[in-house]
Amino acid sequence: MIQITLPDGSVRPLEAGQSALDLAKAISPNLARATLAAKVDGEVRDATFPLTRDCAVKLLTWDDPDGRHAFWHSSAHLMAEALEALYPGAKFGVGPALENGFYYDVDFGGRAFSAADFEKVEAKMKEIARGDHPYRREDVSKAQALDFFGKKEDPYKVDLIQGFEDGTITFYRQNGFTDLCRGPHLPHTGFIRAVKLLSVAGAYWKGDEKNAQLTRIYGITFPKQKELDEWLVAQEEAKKRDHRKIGKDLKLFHIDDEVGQGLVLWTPAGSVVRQELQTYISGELSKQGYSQVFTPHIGKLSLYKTSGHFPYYKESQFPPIVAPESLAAAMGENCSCSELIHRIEAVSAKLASGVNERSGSEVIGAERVLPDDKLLDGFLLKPMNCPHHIKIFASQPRSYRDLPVRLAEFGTVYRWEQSGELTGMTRVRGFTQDDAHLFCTEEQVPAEILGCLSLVRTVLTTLGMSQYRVRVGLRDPDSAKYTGLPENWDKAERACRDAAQTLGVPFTEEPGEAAFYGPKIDFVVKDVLGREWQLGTVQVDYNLPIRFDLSYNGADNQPHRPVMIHRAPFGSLERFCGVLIEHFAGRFPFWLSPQQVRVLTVNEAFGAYGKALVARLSAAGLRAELDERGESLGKRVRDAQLDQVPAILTLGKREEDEKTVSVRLLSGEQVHGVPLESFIQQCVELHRGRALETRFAAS
RNA sequence: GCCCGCAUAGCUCAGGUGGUAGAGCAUUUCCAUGGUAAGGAAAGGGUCGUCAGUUCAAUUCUGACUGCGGGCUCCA
Repeated sequence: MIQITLPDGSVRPLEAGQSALDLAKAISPNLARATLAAKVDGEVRDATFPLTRDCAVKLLTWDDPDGRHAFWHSSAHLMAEALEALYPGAKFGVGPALENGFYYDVDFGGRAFSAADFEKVEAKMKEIARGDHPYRREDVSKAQALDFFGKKEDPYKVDLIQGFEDGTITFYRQNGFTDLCRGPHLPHTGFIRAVKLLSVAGAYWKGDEKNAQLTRIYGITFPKQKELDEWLVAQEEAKKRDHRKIGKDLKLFHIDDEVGQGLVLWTPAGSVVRQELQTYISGELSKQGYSQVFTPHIGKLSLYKTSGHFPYYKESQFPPIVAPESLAAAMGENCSCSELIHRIEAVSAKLASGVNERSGSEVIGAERVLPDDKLLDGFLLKPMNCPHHIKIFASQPRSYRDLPVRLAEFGTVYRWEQSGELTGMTRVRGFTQDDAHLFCTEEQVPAEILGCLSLVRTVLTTLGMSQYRVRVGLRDPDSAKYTGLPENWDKAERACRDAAQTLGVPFTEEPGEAAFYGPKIDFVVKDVLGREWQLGTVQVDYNLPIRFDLSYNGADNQPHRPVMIHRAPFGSLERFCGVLIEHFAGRFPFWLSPQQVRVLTVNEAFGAYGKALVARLSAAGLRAELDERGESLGKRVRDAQLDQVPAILTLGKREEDEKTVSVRLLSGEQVHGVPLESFIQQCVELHRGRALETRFAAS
């Protein structure tokens, strides 16, 4: 007998060789039916894994993320079996479990697979699942594994196995399907009752664009149909919070094809939100000793060659802007402006008739136009603000006494994102960063990073955004894309790690997530669909000061190299507002609301008083409007609610006689008889205090 | 850029085996003068994303393009 320690500390005896599932059966049949997998001494295993010595066991059910993980991983295998049965000759890539569901990458050999095929696959999966086929683990050698998948002609599996070290490889078999897999898996397929395939997408083998593109099929499964139905309803609910939908409903922003993809037009209502945020952050910057600056939207190509952006990130920039004379010179002698346009059009037409032409960058890209690009220095729409800020720093001699120099700007930058990547406000081609660059001594770096981090935290706390994670992005030791000296990288990475620790927030370190010039600390949040977006970022940079040969005069009267810190607590105002819209589901706190107060008269007799009231509110700096449309009061209340106006005032005889207001909140709650002066004061206080909750006291 | 899907009025959506289209909301006007989530009526509004092809005829079928959505890749 062996002794099994359960999570509550109790110990149960078990015959050696029996499994966690046997243990569950011994405790209760219901528990056994709910046991999906088990954690043995901290490691997730099959529930059927034989236990041979004393250990701690936690039975994993649907309520446990690891239990669901095993469930969905097994579901991926089940889907693969169904696909193999329905589409003989399909080749399989990888099929992992996700946070919500699973996917499998499949090569259908050129056959198109679309959502129209889902139903058939779902039916087949359920049919197989009903057979209660056990998932059997099997140890094989590398040679056996290669032999098996070689004979099966599954090139992707063979590719995977070839990448493995020699040693034991595990297979899992259920029914007639065998997969290369580490596990763990469910005891049998019968656990999977509700099945829903969600989407198909292309995915490159091993995530490399140069490799074959496989068909990735996403799905989700549940132990009960009811749970699937509830999940689908919850998904629909989440979509109602989508910033693209709310942005349209509340007229916060507009993106117009004719202006260009990924270029956000801020409408009046959205502009209010943005302006309030900018005012708020500007105030915080002043408190922290920042100086605000303004710089133009373009800079010379040579500037970005110095900074390194142009050569390294040419692909992600808009094509250079080149002076018409230079272009003309480039394109031939005696080339008039109209002739030049004709030529550009002719080249564009030629490109358009070919495949994969992109943006005309081939046409006016400086290096293509002239063999010697010295003759032609175009301008670039700025992809980053740092070179401009660096030039401000370098515009005068700096003493160590001046440091740190903190230059801040709401700087708009432009990046040529791939068309397939653009998404509402969260991924765009032109956006405004709440950017700043700090120039400091090496000794000042830790304190400055900490200052940046606490600023980010202050901002997120004010907005009630507690659901974020912190990621320390380090360099990938195997990649050559980074510039700068390894010892500086080490110092910078240490500074970032220390700062994150000092701040006392949980964080993860992720190699390969650093910027090309230095490590960074990112604040990452999820949108309604569960996608992660990077918002605030703090980056340490030893590289650009070298490239621009920056220096300050030290106490020793010698030139010293400053260190730069790039930071943007919101990231970009576009992305941040997009996330914010979803965070509040369009119901902004009072200070951010595009319209704060709406006045509804009970009937037209109170129109004049209503106008006077709105004038008073406006004079107090509040955003108030009168709804005097000839609609019923009920209708106007409804519209005000749908417009998410936080304070809805109803005005009738009683209010005019008593000089009070009757407030309706978005919750539907009513506060009657608030003296007018008190109401205005409370509004001003809500606004100034940037309160998250809107409440009014009757006196 | 790549894979799959989608595109009908300002918005949400119906419709049609090919014969140029409907609803609700919104807008405008009129009536109703309303006490907290839709009072009533009328009117205006569409080259059915764009361009080709097939056809006597295309919004409907084919193709390309553009845009959007979900992924992939990328993301300073």
